[in-house]
Amino acid sequence: MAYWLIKSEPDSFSWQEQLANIVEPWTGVRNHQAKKNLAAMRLGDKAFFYHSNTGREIVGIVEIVKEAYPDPTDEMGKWVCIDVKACSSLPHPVTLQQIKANPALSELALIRQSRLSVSPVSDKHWDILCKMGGI
DNA sequence: GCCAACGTTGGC
DNA sequence: GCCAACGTTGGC
Repeated sequence: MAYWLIKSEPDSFSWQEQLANIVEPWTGVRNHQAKKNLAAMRLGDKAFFYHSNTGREIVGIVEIVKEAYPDPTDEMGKWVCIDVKACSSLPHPVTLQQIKANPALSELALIRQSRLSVSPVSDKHWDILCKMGGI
């Protein structure tokens, strides 16, 4: 099983909305590297749900419940999306500040490539972040 | 509101 | 195919 991190601006789609909707299509990704990551996701993979811009913290965990399919919001049919299901909220959201302050997380794609909205997380990093989040 | 990083576009 | 101009993302 692989781990990922997906970003959303809470102003456009927040963790609270994800919790309320339970299953949500993850659409609107328009970046090739992010698309590659979406396509590599498999059923049962887990992903951190990160609030970018306002918030700047990991707030929850979702599970991939549908693998990559054509993004309905893309008229050209060029981009893909997935479906994610809310799994659990982090008892203690992990802030970007905390992540940056931890040398063990310096290789995290979120830090190295701050603009990438869908990025992989290694098993090791996943464990560290879960502990920091109180899970 | 500013700016760095980075992707995209278009002229050559 | 190169590169300058420009737009967008996201942290601060």
